[in-house]
Amino acid sequence: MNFYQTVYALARQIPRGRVATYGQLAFLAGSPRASRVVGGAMRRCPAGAGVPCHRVVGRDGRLAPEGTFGPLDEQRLLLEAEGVEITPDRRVDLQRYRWDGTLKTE
DNA sequence: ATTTTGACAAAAA
DNA sequence: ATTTTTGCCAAAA
Repeated sequence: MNFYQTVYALARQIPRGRVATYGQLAFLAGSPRASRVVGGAMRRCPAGAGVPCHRVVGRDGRLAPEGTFGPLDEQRLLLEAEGVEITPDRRVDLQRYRWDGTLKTE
């Protein structure tokens, strides 16, 4: 299985209304340093594969740069639709929404 | 086939 | 504290 597939599989485990960081997924995927690759995986975001790429945020709860998701801030809208509060800085409160995927509080 | 690049993050300077 | 390198894997060139 490719690294991407693993990442997608993990992303699918993220509960609704919860978020995970790129680094977190990389860690869970077996390569703690491959956070960047996770970004690549999310970027390709296989449409129709049921991968909630909008629930993956940066280490600081930062959302993907504007326009990278789509014409508009779809990520923000999708997250808000799930009940995730977004700060004016376009960030999410990781302390509250971070997914408990057996992470050890890096 | 090889080189470049990217929705990141952490270590080194 | 901030700025620069390094690591990582797959896709696109």
